[in-house]
Amino acid sequence: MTTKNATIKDVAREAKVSVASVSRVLNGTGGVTPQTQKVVREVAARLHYVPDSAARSLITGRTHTIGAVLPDLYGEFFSELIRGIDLAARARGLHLLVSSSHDGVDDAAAAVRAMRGRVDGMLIFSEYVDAAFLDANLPAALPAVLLNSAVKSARYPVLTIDNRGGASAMVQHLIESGRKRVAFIAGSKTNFDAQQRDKGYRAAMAKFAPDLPLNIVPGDFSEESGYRAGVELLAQKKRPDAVFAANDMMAVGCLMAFKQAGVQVPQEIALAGFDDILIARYVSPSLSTVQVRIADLGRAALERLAALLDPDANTPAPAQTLGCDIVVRETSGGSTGAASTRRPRRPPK
Amino acid sequence: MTTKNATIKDVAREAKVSVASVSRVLNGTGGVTPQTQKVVREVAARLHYVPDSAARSLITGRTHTIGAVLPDLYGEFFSELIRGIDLAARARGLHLLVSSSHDGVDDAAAAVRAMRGRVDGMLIFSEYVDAAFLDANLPAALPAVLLNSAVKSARYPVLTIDNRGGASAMVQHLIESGRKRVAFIAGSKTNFDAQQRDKGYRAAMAKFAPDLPLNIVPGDFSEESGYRAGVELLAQKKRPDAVFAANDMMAVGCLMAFKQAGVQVPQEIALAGFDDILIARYVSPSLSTVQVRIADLGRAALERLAALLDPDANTPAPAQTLGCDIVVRETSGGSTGAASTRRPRRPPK
DNA sequence: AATCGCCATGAAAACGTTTACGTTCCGCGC
DNA sequence: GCGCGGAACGTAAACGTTTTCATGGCGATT
Repeated sequence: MTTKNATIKDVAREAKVSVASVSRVLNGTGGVTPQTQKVVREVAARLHYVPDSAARSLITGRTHTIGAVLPDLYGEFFSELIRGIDLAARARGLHLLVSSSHDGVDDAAAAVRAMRGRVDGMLIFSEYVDAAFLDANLPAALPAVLLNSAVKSARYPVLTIDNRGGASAMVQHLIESGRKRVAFIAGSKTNFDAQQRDKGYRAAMAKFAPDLPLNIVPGDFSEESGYRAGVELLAQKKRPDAVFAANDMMAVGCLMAFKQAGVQVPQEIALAGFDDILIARYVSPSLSTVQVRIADLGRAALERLAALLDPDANTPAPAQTLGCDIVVRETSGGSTGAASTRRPRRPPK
Repeated sequence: MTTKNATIKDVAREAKVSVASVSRVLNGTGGVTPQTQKVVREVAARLHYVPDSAARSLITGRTHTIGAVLPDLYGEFFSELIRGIDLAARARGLHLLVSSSHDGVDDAAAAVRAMRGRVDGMLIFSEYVDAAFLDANLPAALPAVLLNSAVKSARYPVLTIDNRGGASAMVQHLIESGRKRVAFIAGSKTNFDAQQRDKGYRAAMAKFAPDLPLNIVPGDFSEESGYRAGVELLAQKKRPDAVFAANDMMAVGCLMAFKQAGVQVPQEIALAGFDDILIARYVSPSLSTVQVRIADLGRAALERLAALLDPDANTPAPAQTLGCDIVVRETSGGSTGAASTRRPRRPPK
């Protein structure tokens, strides 16, 4: 074994054929005698020949790599998302170039631009993207799929979680289990998910409890903001008998506030969150929540992109909106200690 | 804007210079008149010229990309690790090609081989790697850094968490706070971290409680195995007054067993885990544990690799072993409800 | 028996860079 | 006034593939 890697020429020389034949054999393009194929394969294996991907990319214009631009996501979400993407990518023989943790438009723009020419397509998950951003930073010809974005673009497919339906279903569940005064702890104003969940709450209230007033207190997805919201809710003249937080961390914070005030959950006030993070199962009482299958979102996004990459392959385009499941645990359950129930929901349309 | 991307030739033509000059200007190699530079830069900007990375890689032999091969890691760990790596990589202008979620030697081998030629160096985190694996799958010339591996290799640097020291310090803490009979719930036999934590337990017991017997029950890092271990420990004739689990999930499972049996924590039995996962803070009583700074591990690994990549740059090689901190919470604390205390520890050597 | 056409194969161009080497030009020292 | 050196710049080779096109051989059809 020398220090230099074997090239296609070395293989051709050893196998006493031309480089063209070697290329044909290794790529499965037809037109080569079985016995020639055999010889070439043997020599290639003997020399540990691996095609140089740079040279190949140079001429084919394809990198077999897709880029994922992600924000500095919350841990569990992030890892599940990458996991789903990676799994689907590997199944298709695609490589995954990631760039995570940016806050700020410029940061995100730099990340997108840096991937130019290195990837065949992109998965973009960022609250900073809009139509202008994409026009400015994406090469016109580069396929891309947007995740959880408010952008409505004809050029780029957008995949979202059914935040609205999930939130709506949770409110419905709370009302149907006898709660009347359902309050909502909102998430960050600028966050797309937060906005959708807010809409879901409003829609469900309008539909299932049209004569009851809305009760929305602000939050920012942090545990602290949930705690503050809990305190605020307890101070209200007519306390709610159910609280729905726009994410689990706020629900946990709210729960702490209730515990500290000696308020019984779920006897006096029911509580529910959104995301089904791992903690939800372990706080006591355990937290009812809306489960989002994040890995599925990643997988679906990659498959959508793959469909864009080669339109020939009749890859069916997966659904644009991913459903959420309601997970009923102790904080909204009838009987404490009951096993959690999951209620599958299908996305609309 | 045409459909085709501008090449260096286009820039050269427009700027009325040769491609060589364009290359020189854009790469900062000297030998070009300031005014020529100005013209070239202007034209390049106007045409939105971006050098083709494939062509560049082909001739320079460098990709400015590093590959990370990771196992199907536990969520929080995984995301923190990638985050650390990504941050450090971006600071150095390196791209990050990830391949996660594999179980099995063949799977890992395929992942490593698939990156051949696409990366300048590799970060490998897999319990399947050993010297033979590396010889078989890694090109001889490719720099690589191993994470949390038992491999002792002269060719590849290995970075580890100070599992042993962390475990030892936790046992010391338990003993110093008055516990006598400290039991240990072990992790998977084949796992490197588990082995090291086991050694730490034994070492600390030998040092701080030499006349007390060891008490080790098996586990496999899962919550269920922690629960079973808890039940087993309660059934012992002489119950331990402290239990140290090799990771947090098992500690949580054990805590559930204790709660269910009506055993008071920490009054009757103290409890501690390892990892400081998010849940540790939220179970009640909150869990004392050993915190590992995973993002730092990722960062250090990348910096080590970067140092290998260009030995000229006097990048100081970071420490081989990353320290852990002891986090004292309620399950091992004196007073319930006290704020958590963190005790920084420096790694040995 | 001659021609046609197909099939396996080879030669060479092309992809977009970097870089070694040549060339030109200018200023300076003799 | 001549040569010399160095700076600025251009030419062309090289990187390792894929792919188009040409070529030769051979069997089948007339």
